[in-house]
Amino acid sequence: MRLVIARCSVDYAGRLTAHLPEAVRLIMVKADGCVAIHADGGAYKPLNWMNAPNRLVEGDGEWTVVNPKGEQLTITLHEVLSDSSHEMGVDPGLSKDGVEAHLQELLAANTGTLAEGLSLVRREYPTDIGPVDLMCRDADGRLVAIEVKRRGEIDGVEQLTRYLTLLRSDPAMADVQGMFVAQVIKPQARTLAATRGITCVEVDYDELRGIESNELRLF
Amino acid sequence: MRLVIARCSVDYAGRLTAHLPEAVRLIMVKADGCVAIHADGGAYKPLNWMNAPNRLVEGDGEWTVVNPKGEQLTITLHEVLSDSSHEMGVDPGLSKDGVEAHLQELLAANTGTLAEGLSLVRREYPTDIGPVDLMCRDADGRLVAIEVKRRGEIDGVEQLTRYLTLLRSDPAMADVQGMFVAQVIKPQARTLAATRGITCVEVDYDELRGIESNELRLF
DNA sequence: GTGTATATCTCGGGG
DNA sequence: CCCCGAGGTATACAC
Repeated sequence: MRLVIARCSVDYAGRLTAHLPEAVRLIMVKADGCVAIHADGGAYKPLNWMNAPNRLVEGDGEWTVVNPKGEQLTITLHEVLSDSSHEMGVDPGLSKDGVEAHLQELLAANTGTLAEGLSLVRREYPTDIGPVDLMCRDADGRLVAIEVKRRGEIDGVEQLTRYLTLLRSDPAMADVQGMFVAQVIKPQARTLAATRGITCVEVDYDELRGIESNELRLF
Repeated sequence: MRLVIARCSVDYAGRLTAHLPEAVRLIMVKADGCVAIHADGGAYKPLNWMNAPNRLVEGDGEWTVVNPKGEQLTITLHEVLSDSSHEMGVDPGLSKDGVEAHLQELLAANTGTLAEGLSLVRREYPTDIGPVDLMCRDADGRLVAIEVKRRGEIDGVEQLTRYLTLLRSDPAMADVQGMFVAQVIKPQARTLAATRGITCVEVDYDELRGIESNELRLF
């Protein structure tokens, strides 16, 4: 990784055009070629950047970075205050726990917590417009399409509605029901779901994990 | 801005939990206190981070960053290879051109390019569920609600549909039409729009800018 | 502060 | 390659 501290101005022309007036900033060039220009504040997002793959040309006081799509980043260096490189090697990568996929796994294994007698048909049930998180059958044998979110907002209800509309266009699934599951469901999402006949269920991630580990302990 | 190159491992506990095994990485601490941990690859997003406001405590070989929400980042330093600080001052900031707001402005001033005889009623027409980008009246005097996007995808059609449903619930607006405008409209969005009786129009940003500057030159 | 929409979103997975 | 969905999304803006 190369780190350059420089008084510079920057222009980007691509999906939009953007300009940065002259100031001291950090220019970060990573091993994969991606370039990011950071100010000394403002969260983790750089002011300007160019992702890999790209081509970096170091000219006389001016760097030009172009990518295959024709987007271009021009860095004009007025004064270089520091320029250093560091070997880092390949990063072993980040492991995460607690994202939607885990919630979905836990629910798939514990459909009974969502409704009495609910049983799993399959996870990631495929449709032409994307996968339904969980396809289940209720105690009466009716299909239930379930959308799982960490946070239940309007977008999720829209998504489930699209699936339901598509599924119901198949006569064999004309009576498929909808269920919206999240750790917290916002009132607006709940209201929209209600107008569309979609059942809302809030679940507790830690509680589910508890059930899971209890079962593991028993068997 | 402080830049530390160190062999470190990192743990985050907050909205999820995440762990980074030991490796050499860049730790960036900005003047506003935000912390970001970068690997030598993978675009501009850091592996882990903690936005301002937060509290950074440098212990013995271990940094702890906590924010008011109780999220916590723990950086264990196994070996510090470099540690430098740089004065940068306040950044003058980025100016952008070509985002949705500009497209909306241009269209508001040139509604005639969308349809013959179309005239603007108002921009950002307010509703209970958010603002309609452009409210217009067509040559026959009927209201037309217009959603403007840089790229026309399904989400935008859904958004416009929500507005139309709400607006039409008011008897005075029962016949409001829908129009979806973007520089490029994807086939899926176009199909969905068609099933909902929404007109799709693709516009050319550069051409609109040309019209605008021509008009400025004439007057 | 909540709600809504935007973003050069980024990033990953599947066809 | 595109499409689709998730994100510790972040960020701005209006009510």
